[in-house]
Amino acid sequence: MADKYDHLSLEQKWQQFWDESKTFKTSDDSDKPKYYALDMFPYPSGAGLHVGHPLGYTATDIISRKKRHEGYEVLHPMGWDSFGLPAENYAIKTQVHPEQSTLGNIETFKAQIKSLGLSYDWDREIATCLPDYYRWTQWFFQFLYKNDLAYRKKAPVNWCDDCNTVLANEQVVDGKCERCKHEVIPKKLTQWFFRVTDFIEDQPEVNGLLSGLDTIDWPESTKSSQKNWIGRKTGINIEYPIVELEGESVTCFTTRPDTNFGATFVVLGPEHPFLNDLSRIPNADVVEQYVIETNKKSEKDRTEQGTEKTGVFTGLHVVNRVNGKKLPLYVGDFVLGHVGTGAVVGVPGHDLRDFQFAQKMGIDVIRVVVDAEGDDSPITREEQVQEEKGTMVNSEFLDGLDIWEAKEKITEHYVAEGWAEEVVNYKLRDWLISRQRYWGSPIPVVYDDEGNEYLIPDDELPVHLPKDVDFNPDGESPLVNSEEFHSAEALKQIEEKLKATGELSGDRTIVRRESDTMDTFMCSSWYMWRFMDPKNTDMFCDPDLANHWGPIDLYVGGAEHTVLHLLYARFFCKALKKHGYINYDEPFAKLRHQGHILAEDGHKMSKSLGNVVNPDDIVSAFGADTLRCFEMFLGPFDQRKPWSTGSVGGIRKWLDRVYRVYQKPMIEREETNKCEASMSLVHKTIKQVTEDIDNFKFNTAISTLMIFTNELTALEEVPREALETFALLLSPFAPHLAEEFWQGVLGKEGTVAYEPWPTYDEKYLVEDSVTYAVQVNGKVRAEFEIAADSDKDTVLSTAKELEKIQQYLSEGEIRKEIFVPGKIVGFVVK
RNA sequence: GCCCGGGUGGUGGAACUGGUAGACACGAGAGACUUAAAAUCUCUUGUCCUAAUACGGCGUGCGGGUUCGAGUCCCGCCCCGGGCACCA
Repeated sequence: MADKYDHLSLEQKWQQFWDESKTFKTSDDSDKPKYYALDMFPYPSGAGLHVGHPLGYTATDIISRKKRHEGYEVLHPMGWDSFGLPAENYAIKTQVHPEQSTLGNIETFKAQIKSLGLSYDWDREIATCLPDYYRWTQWFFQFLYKNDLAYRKKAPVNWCDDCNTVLANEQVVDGKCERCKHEVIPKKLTQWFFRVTDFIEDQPEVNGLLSGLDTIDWPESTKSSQKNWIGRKTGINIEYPIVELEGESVTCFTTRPDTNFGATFVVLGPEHPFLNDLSRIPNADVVEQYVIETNKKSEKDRTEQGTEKTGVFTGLHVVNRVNGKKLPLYVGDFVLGHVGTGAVVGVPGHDLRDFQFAQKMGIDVIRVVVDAEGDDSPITREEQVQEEKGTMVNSEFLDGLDIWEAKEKITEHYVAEGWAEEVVNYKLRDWLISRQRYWGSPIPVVYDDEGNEYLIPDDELPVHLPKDVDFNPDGESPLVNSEEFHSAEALKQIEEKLKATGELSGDRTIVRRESDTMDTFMCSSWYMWRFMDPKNTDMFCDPDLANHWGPIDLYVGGAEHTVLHLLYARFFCKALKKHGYINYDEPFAKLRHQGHILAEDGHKMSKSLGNVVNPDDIVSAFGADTLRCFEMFLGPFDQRKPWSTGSVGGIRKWLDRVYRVYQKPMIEREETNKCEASMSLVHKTIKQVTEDIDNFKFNTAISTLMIFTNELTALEEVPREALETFALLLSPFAPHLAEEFWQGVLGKEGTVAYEPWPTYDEKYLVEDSVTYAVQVNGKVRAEFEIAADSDKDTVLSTAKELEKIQQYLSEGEIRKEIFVPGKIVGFVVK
């Protein structure tokens, strides 16, 4: 080993060694138990790696390396989520083809990631923008289509005028495009959807998206976000017959039927199907005008809290069957077409929105609930609108009941009379996957002269993304104008094949391809299976391998994917399970998120603030081992924490001290009886570090290693056993140094990566003597040391004899004695 | 408003199922080595009182409570981060 710790040459040497000897190549048919540790694969942006990436990657690397030491066959791959808008936007700006910039970015990312000494099996590298990958993305589309989980529908969708594409609901944040922050506008378009909603509830053999959450080890916050997003609500659909129109009715969803005696109006959302035929509506003119006005508004404009209620009277009435009361029927844009039934029963006394609407329209307000404070006066102010608790009044057979009892009773009544049915509603809607953009996988579908859709035959896949396109967006997919893409020859060939199989009847012709591309979240919904079998040319992944490696034992990535990627990937997994491809219905058994690393000033790192730290600079100045340890030592893994360049130096100083420990004279094994005392420390360290890694407490694992280092630094000569153990414990955190010590100092051959993880022996953990704290009336007044095996009586009497304790005891009488073995002796004196 | 997290020295953070709060670092201060600096090593470092590193008091967002004993448990608040939200 060199005299000086030169991280540059040392790390380069070992990275080359790992590469050349394929140290981390994973075998599919090993006898060892399997462990699959996966990072959320990065989007290779032009900006390169930032310090947030190594945080997650180091954590999975530490776990992977420890699992190898523990005898597991570890699958630990890396790849590139390389389709997506930024490359395309870059192309629009610079006219550099997305393929060129993306492949270049991948090279940069790969070199940066490799410099961190992460133990990936690079033979399994994948990139979603390459045809041998997206061929299977297209297969998944067809798989879902064949199983009625993909469909085409004309529907109001979210359109971003800046990105020139539709967006999934999940990509709309506060009514704005998640990416460019432009306001999203509604557009009615025919688009492709996946039936994510099919899997909300359990199916035979497949746990639903809701109950499945109870079977996996995920952060509570993430589970709760998914539950919120799915938004399951139970309530009833009440039918209100229309007085003026025989046989017609309006159905309203409500979670609060208990207040129904207080209903004074009903409101239809402007998109309600009843409004399609205006001829039946007395006030058709105003209604039509109102609907037209509404269509000009974005959903954000309509739904922003505090927006003044608007609406128009239809001239019709409905009847509330519990009391025979006639209720006026309105149209109002605070009622949304896609929520519940798109129609709402108005109970202004006990719903704030309904109250505001009633005030505006001059509709009666009836009190049907009195809360604990007993205010039973007429409701005239917003503060009086009691929504949450109370006792029923003015409600006939419900009077006197608590609202929860009333809810139950009236539901039974409604259902028994056949006026309503109990229903479950969800916020989650099907996933819109069409995108009018270029840099994504084409949708493998063609259309005939009548507009009917056909899957492209298997042997025609992949549908290659054409190169001859104009990226400049004009509202249609750039693929529309590609000659290469729409070659008549290719379409003819597909037509013949479809006719041969009988799918296409003889008198039809295939006239065009689907020219939208798929949402890039499609690519990342199944990549974890491709890593299990990356070179397979017959299938997306061999089912035996999918069952061997899956589910993923550990998945690590940012918390920003709580609803998008993580929900879609679960949907794919459930579809595969249902249709017999795999034998598990949750893809990620254990999930952890890394906390955001903020800039030193506590702000977000951003180019505009000029506070971005580039990991490359840290690697070249201090070394990858230092960066790895530093990021792990910063604080709890999942918490946000600020960067601190000063502390990076502190970590490097620690590793320098470690290096010096390995330069001290070594006591060989046969002499180790000389150092029995240090064995206790060795074994305590093993226990602590092992448990801390398992619990994702990397910061305390490192402080334990620091304590160990401090102890060894104090020794003149260091026992070989301590150095061997330390090298192993260090290897997940600082693998380059560990390899160097293993060969260069300890004289071993080959890599340390597969050496057995050290185990601790309980007998060394037992101390000969322990320190007791003595409390009098709960306050610590003294401490003393005593043999660890002393019994309770001995410890108590020793404590009582302490001079300081005698003082306190003499102040009164001992009422109680407390004894916590090995820790505390307490006296209660009065 | 509802649902999840979180709040501990100058700073990042430790603290097992209620048992000596502040581990381990950073920063700061003092000293050793050195012609000097860097590097390294040693010591000090929650706060108040104090000559004292004596005896004490106070201290884990705030206010109560349970307990011999509370950062940890219970009740009521405040603040920060994230998710959902005119959701019927």
